Amino acid sequence: MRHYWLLKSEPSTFSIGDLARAPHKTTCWEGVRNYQARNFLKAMAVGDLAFFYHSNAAPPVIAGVVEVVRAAYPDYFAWRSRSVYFDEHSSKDNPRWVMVDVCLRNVFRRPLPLEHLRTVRGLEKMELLRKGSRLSVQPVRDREWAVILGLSHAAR
DNA sequence: GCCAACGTTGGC
DNA sequence: GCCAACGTTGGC
Repeated sequence: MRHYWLLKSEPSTFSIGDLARAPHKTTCWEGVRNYQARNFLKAMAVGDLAFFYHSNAAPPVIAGVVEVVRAAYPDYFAWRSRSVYFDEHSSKDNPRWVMVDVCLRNVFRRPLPLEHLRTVRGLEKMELLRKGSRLSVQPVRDREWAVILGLSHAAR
């Protein structure tokens, strides 16, 4: 049973274009420092798919689709004292944070703006659209996934 | 740049 | 365990 997710990234930090240029179009998804988001990372399985969302962008959009190619493992950036993701409370014996690896599957020719998604029937309960939602890793319901993929095809 | 929403910290 | 203060996220 495949599960669906949504991953947020600020394009000024790491965009879907950056992923397209990465070796093997694959990257580790480091830097998640929120427990709820971390627990969703832990729940991911190889083969799961996720939307790549550009947050803090103008406009914010769903930009494409990635596939989980490696399940959760320790986020070693937490151990690097000079990393912005350093966390003194995470040790190699007892890692606090995890990351997964994702591979680019699809870049939407027309990214789907948040503003548009808010008007789409079937997405009313989507976590991304909840007022005040800040979760950077979140589950997407099967139905929501299908609706959004349909939009991306219709936009071709 | 503003600010609402939310998570974390730390005094008590 | 409560909760005020503070820091961060992220849309607008």
